[in-house]
Order: sequence, then structure tokens, then C-alpha cells
Amino acid sequence: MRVARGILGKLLVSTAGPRPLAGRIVEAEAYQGADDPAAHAFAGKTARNAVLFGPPGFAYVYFIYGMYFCLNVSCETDGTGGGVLFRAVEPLDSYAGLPGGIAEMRELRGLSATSPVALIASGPGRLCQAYGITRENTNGLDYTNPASPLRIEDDGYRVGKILATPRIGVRKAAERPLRFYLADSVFVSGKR
DNA sequence: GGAGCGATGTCCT
DNA sequence: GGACATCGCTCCG
Repeated sequence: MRVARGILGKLLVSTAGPRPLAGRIVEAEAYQGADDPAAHAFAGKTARNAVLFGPPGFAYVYFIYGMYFCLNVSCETDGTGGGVLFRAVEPLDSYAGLPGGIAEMRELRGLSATSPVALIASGPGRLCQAYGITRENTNGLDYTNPASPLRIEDDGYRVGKILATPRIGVRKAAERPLRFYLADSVFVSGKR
């Protein structure tokens, strides 16, 4: 939960493709371990969720509803399951002086050049599509390694007000306010 | 603009 | 066999 709040405002950067893709994280959800029935880590370690039980700062990607991927970061200390789901980013058009990130994201999403930027990565499935993330190419990557193709970076941005609500799309422990987002952002998923 | 629903793979019971 | 941390399309008002 501390991580889910703290990660807001940071940059999610991918250098896996032809152009760097960057977005500011505006929405995230916390999933705890043994005491959180909604968490993938709840039922214990399996081949699928093993990354959640490893050291913090690694990418956990899973496939859902037969069509979409969702991106997480492992959070708890080595041996304990827990993670944070990235739900939305504000796409940034240039990174390290290299422009074109938004056009690239639109292409990956199959969106037209005039589609609203707010629809590019406002939702966990959309976000993965916009970054070209699959379980195969991303699961297990180290976000904190400068040489990693997928990183979380702090560019000094100061976040404004953070709001907490129940998590989206979960049926178990549905009342817990573990979804966090930047109140001022128009790039969060769902309403606004 | 909102509710309903189908698509479709993988995991767990 | 059913549930699933989703999305976008269709139908209705």
C-alpha cells in the first residue's frame, strides 16, 4: 500500500522497442499476500505468480480474460507475496530527447492518430498494450536496473492530491480502499 | 450515456 | 467446469 501510493507520479519507461516509451503513473492498486483474498499471492506461490514472492522491484505480468495482460511490481521482501498493479499512466511524447512515444503507443493500441491521449493507457489491459508488454517479454524484469528495458524512474515530479477508493473489478475484499490515483489527472481509468 | 455481454487462455477446484 | 485484478461493441433510452 505504501508502494502503491509512492509510485504515483513516477515514470514508467520502456526501451524495449524502436523508440523509448514513457508515461507518468497516475493510478495503481495494492495487492497484499496472505491476508488479501483478492491477491494472486493469496493462495500461495505457483509457477505463474512466483515473481511476487521474489525480491521487490520486479515485473509480474499475467494474462487475463483470454485477451489482456496486466503489469505489476513485486513489493514485499523476498519470500513474501505482494504486489502493486499499474492501472493507468499519462503518456509522455518524448523521453531523453527522443520524440514519438505517443505515436508509437497509439500504433501498438491500434488507435488512430487523432484518438484521445486519455484513452491510450487508462486501464491495466490498455497500458500493457500501449507498451507492447506481454508475459513472455516482460515477466521477471528488474525495474530498478538501469540496463533493464522496463524501468521505474523518478524525475522529481511532485504529486498533488492522492485519492483512495475500492479496487476495480475485484469481487473478494471488494470494500478495501487500496486503489490510489492522482486526483488532478484526467488519465485515470474509469470515470472522472 | 449507461447497461449488458461476448471474446478467449490459463489456472485452480 | 468455473472464475478471472478487462475491454470494446451493441443495444436501449
